[in-house]
Amino acid sequence: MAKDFPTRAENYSQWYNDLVIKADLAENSAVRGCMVIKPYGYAIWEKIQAVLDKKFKDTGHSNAYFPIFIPKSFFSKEASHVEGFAKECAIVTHYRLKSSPDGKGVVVDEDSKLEEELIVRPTSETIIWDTYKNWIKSYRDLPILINQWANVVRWEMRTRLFLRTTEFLWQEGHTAHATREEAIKESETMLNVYADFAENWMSIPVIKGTKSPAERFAGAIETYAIEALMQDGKALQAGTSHFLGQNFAKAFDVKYLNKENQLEYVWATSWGVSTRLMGALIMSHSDDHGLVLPPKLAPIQVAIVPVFKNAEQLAQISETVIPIKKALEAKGISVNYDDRETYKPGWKFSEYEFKGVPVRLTIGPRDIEHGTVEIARRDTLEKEVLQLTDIENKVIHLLDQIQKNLYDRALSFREDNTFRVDTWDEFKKILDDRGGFISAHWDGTSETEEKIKEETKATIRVIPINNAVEKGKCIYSGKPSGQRVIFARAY
RNA sequence: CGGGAUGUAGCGCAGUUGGCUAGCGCACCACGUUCGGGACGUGGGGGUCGGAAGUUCGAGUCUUCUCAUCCCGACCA
Repeated sequence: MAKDFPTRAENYSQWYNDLVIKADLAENSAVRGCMVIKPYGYAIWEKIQAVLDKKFKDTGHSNAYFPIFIPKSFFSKEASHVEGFAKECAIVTHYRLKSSPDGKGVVVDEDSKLEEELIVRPTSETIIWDTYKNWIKSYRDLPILINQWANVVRWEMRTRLFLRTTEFLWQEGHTAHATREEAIKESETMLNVYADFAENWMSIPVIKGTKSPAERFAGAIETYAIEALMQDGKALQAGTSHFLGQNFAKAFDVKYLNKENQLEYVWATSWGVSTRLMGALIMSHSDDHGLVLPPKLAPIQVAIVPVFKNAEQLAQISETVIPIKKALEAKGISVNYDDRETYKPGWKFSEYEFKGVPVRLTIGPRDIEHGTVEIARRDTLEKEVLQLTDIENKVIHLLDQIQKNLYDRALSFREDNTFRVDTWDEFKKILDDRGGFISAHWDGTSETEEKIKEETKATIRVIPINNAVEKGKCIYSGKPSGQRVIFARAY
C-alpha cells in the first residue's frame, strides 16, 4: 500500500497534495504548475458549474465566449490593469515550428514571428471591452450582462494545486451599465450569489466584504470578496466581484447616448470564481480519511455496497437494492450501486471515504434476512442499522443533515478561530500560535497595512459589509479607527 | 529569482567506505482459499537508477554541468 494518509496538522501542504491525488481529483501535469483534473474531480467542477450557471441565468445573465488570445496593445490601455498583470503573462510570439537543423526534434521558426505578440488571457476585461465598444451605442443596448466559462493563464512565480495553478478554469462575468448605481448593485448582487453558493451549497461559511485598496483588483474602484477560513487557520479568498467604475469604458472608449441624447461612458463590473473553489471545498471539510463532500455537490451522493460470497447472493441482494436505487434516483439522488466482483467490501468502504461520498449503504445476507440496511455517514463516520421501510426518505433526510452539519461544523470552527484583538502583542501571538481570523482596528492607511504585512505576513482579508461602527485605536499605529477589519494570513 | 530538500518500477521507499545478477512494500498478472472495514498463500511480469560528460578494472554510489519536482520567501484568484 502506498503511504498511509498523513496526519493533517503536521504539514498541511503535503497532506493537501497527497489528499487530492489520493482522492482522485487532480495531479500535476508535465506542464509547469498546471493540473490534470481527473474524471472524479471534474465531476465536482461540473456540479459547481451547473449550480452557478443557473444562478447567473436566474439573475439575468447569458453565457458568451471570447478569444483566448489578447493583442498586447489591449493591455496597455488601462494603466493599473497592465501593471497588475504584466508580471504573470504567457506570451505568444511565433506561430510556426520547423525541423531542427541538427535533425533532432523541432525548433521555433524565426520567420514566423508575430508582428504583435498575443497574450494568453490572464483575465478577459480588455478583449471583452474592446468588443463591447462595438455593441454599445445607445442606452437601449444596456445593460449587457454576460458570463464566460473559460480557462485563463497566469504565470505565477509559485503554484499550488487548485489554489494557484498556472492555468485554471473559471467563470468571469463582465457587465456594462448605464449608471453607477446599477453597476454597484450588480457587483453586490453577484457577491451575494457567491456567498449563497459558498454557504448553502459548499457548506463553507464566508465573510462578505470589501477589499482594502492594496488588495483591490487591478483596474477596479471597489473589490468585493467572500473570504473563508481553512482548517489550518489560513484565509482563502473564494470569490470576487469588482465595481470597475468607468475605467475600462474610458480605456476602450465605450460610450452610449442617453435619453437626453448625450454621450456618456458606461459603468462596468466583473466577477469570477475558479477551480480554487475546489481547493476551498477540500480544505474546509476533509479529514484524515480523505475528502468530505457536501451532499449537494457530491458527484456520487449515495454508494451502495453489497456484501456477497457468490453470484446467487449478489443476485438476491440486487433484487432488494435495485428498487431502492431507482426510488432514490427518482428523487434526484445520484446513486452508485457498486456490485463489482473485482473489489471487496472493505476496499470499497475505503474508496468511498477517500472520495467523500456522503452516504454509504451496505447490504449483505444478514440484512436480507432481517429486512435491514447499514447506513454510514461520511461527515461523522457513524454507522447505523435501519429497517428498509421508507429507506429513500431516511437517506434524503440524512443527506440534508450532512449538508447542514458540515456548514455548522465549519461555522463553529471559524467562530472558535476568530479573535477580537486589541493589542499588537496579542495580534502577533495569535498569528504565530494558531492562525485564524483576527478582528482588529486599522487606521485605514495603506502604509499601516503594508507594515503589518511585512512584520506578520498577515493582510486585511475583508472589511465586512454592514460592519458595526466602533470607535477604537489602530492595532499597529494607535491612530483612531472607526471599525474593525478582518486580518489573517492567506493563501 | 534567492534559501533548503529530493530525483532508483505505476506509487511509496532502501541501497553501507565505489564491487558480483539493483532490492523492499503497495499496485499489476495467474491459480487457490477468502469476502460485514483496504484479505491471505504460492508463482509471475515490470528498471535508459532524472539527463550529459568525466574519474575508475568497475559508478545507483565519487566529480562537474544540467534538467525537473517539492518546501520556505518575493508575486497572486
